[in-house]
Amino acid sequence: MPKRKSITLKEVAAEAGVSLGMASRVLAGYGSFSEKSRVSVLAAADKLSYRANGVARSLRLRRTNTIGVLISQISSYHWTTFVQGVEESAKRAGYGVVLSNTGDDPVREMDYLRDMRERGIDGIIASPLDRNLRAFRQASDSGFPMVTVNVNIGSERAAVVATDEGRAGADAVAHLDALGHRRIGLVAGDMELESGRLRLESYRVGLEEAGLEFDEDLVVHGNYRHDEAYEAALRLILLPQPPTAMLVCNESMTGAVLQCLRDHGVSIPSDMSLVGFDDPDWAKFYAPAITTLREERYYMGKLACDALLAEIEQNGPPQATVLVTLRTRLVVRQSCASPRATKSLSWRLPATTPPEHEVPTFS
Amino acid sequence: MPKRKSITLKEVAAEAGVSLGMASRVLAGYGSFSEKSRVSVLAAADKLSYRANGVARSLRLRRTNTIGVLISQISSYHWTTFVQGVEESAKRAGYGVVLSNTGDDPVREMDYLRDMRERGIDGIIASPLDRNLRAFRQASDSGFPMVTVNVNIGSERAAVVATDEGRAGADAVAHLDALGHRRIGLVAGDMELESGRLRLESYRVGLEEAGLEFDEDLVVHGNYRHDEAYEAALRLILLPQPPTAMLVCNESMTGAVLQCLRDHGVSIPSDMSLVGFDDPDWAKFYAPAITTLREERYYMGKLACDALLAEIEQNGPPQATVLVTLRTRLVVRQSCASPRATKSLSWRLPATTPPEHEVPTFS
DNA sequence: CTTGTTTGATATAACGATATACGTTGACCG
DNA sequence: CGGTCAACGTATATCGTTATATCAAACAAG
Repeated sequence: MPKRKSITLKEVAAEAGVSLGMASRVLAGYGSFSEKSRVSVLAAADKLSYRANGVARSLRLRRTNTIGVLISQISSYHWTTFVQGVEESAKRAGYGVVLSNTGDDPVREMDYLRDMRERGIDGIIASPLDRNLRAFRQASDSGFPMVTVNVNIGSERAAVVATDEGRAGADAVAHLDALGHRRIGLVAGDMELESGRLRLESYRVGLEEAGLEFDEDLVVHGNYRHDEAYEAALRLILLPQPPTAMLVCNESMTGAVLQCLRDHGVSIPSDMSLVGFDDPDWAKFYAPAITTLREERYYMGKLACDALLAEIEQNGPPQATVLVTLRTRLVVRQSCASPRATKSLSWRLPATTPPEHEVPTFS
Repeated sequence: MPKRKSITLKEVAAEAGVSLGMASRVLAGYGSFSEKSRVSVLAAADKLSYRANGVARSLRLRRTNTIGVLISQISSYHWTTFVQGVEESAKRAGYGVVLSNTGDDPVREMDYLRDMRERGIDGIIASPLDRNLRAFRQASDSGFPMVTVNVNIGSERAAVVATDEGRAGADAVAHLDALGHRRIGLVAGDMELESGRLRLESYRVGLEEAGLEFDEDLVVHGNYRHDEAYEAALRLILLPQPPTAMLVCNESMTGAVLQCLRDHGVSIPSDMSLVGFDDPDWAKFYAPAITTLREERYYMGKLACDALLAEIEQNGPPQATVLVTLRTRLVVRQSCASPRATKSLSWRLPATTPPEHEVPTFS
C-alpha cells in the first residue's frame, strides 16, 4: 500500500449533507453560506477529523506556501542563525521552509535550484556562486521570486540583503591600529566567493586609512576551510618578521588559528592580538574572549524572508530592486592588546603537541 | 499576476505532434513507444525547456518525495550535524528535506506535525516531547511513516535511532574516577526531556559502579540553557566543599560553565576537571581542549533517514520496530587531570569580571 | 483470406481542492 | 400579487500529471 487513503472534502460534504463546493466554501471561508451549513460542515469535518490535502490545494492555487533556502553549510554558525531568522518570519506568515546545503558546490547548487523550481517552491533565498550567477539571474528574470544574500545577480526583480563587508575589515584594522599594531596579518577566505573578496578588500581599505602599507606576505589564504587555515596561520607566525595581530575571515578558520596558536605556544593577546569575522557563541566564553566582527545574521534572515514574501505576494508589476545593507559591528572583548615592546621569540619553536586531526569514523 | 504560466506537458506533446499521454510515457519512461516519438518528445521538451510540475505529479502519485525533520534547535551543533546526515541520505535517494525548529515548545511541535501532514510530507524524523507522545504515536499508528530519535513512542511501525545514553555519563564518571576524583558535579539538563533524564541516570550509574555516593548537592540543574547553566555552575563552585570535577550535559551549557569558571578564576584542569556532553568543533581548539562524550550525529542522521525511507518505500505490511543504538564514545583531551592534593581556595572569590550578557539588538 | 497477437498511439479517468457560472428560493417592495 | 434582488446552493471546469482502458494498424500463423 503506497499510502493510506485519507478523508477528502467530498466525504465531509456527504457527511454534512451539502455539496462539495459548499463544504469548500465553509472551510476555506470565501463566498457566502448560511449558519446552518456552516455548523454542519464544521461538525462533519471535526467528526471525520478531516485534514485538507495541501498538494491538491497547491495545484489549484498554483502556490505551495513554501520557500526555499540555499545555503553553503548548515553547520556554520553564520548560517544557522540566518536560517532561524528566516524560519521565524516564514512561520509567522504561514510559510514552510525547505533547506538545502550546497557545500559551495556549483553543481549541487544548480541541482537544488532546478529541484526547487520543479517542486513548485514559491521563491528562494540564496547566495549564488559566481559560476551560477547567470542561471540565477535568468530564473529571477523569468519571474521566479528570489532574494540574494551578499550577492548581486543584477536582476531587476531580486532583492538583495547585504552586510557592509566593505567596512567590516576596516573597522577591525582601525581598532588594531589604535592599539599600536603596525603589522597586521590576514587569514583570508575563499577568493571564489564574493564575501571572500570583499573581506580582503575591506582589510586593504583599513590599512590605507590607517596609513599602513599593504604587505603581501601578511596575507595568507585559508579558503574558509579549517585545515587550510591551520597551515596558513602557521606560515604567518613562522615569518621572519611575524605580525603582531591577525584578522581571520570566518568562524571556522578562527577556530583553526586558535588551535594553531595554542599548539605553538603563542598566547593571546600578549603575543598576538586576534579579531575574527562572525561571532559564534563560543567567542564569548573562550579564554580569552574573542573580539569579533558581528553581523546580525538572525535579523538578516528575517529581512531576507520578508523581502521574499513581499515579492511573492505582491500582485502588481515587479517592484524595484530592494537593497538592504546592514552594518557589521566590532564586538570588543579580550583578544586584543597593545603589541609588546620587546618581541618574544619563544613561540617560534616547533609544535609540542601535534594538531589533532579528525578521523572520520564512518563513510 | 499570481504566477507566470509555465510550459505544460500538453504543450510539449503538441509541439512534438503526439498525444499528451505519449509525451508523459516518454518522459516518465514507462510503457512502450517508438524511437520516433521518443526523439520528437525529447526534442520538444528541450526546445520549450519543459519543467515538470512536481505538485501535479505529487497529487497523482500521492507522494511528495519530501521528508520532514522536527528538531529542537537548529543552532545547536548536535542537530546541525544530524541534519547534514539526513540531508545527505535524502538527496541520494531523490528526496527533499523540510526542516522545522520546535524550540522544545510542545505547541509548536504539534503545529508542525499537523502542518507537515497537510503538506503531504511522506514521513518525518522527530524526537517528540513527552506531552506530544500520544499524538505522535497516533500519527504513526495511522500509517504516517516516522522515525524517532532517542525517544520511543511505543508504536509498532516507528523505527527508533538512539544513543546509549544509559552508558555515556557512566563512562565519563569512570574516567574521572580513574584520575582520582571523588566529588564529581553534574550540571544536569532538562528533566522534561528524555535525554535529560537519561543523562542524569547514567551519571548515577557511573557513581554506583565507581563505588561513589550520590550527593544531591553535587547535582545542579541548567535545563540545557546557557544562562541557567552559568548560575548552576556558580552554585557548584561556591559549595562549602566544591567538586573537583564536573560533567556538563550539553554543548550550550558547557560553554556557560567555561565562562563561569573563567570569570571566577577557576582554571582547567588544575582547579577543576571538566567533561562535556556533545563534541562541537570548538571543543578541540579550546585552550585547554575539552574532553567530551561524542555521539556520531552525522551517522545517526543518515541512519534515521535510511530507516524512514525504507518505511516509506516498502510496499508490504509494516515491518517490525527497528531500534538502532549507537555507542557514545569518550574523546579524551586536556580538560581533565588528577585533583590537587591541597585544595586552593583562591578561586572562591567573587567574580572579577562580570559575565557578559547578550543584549538583543533587534526584536 | 481469416483470425489472433503484438505494438504503438490515443482518449480519458483519476488525484482533491477551489472558484465560477448558474439555478433556486425567499424576502421585500411597488 | 407579480417582479426584483439578495442570499444561498449546486454543478462543473480547472490545475498538470500518471496510468489504464481502448483502439487501430501491422504482422504472423493457420
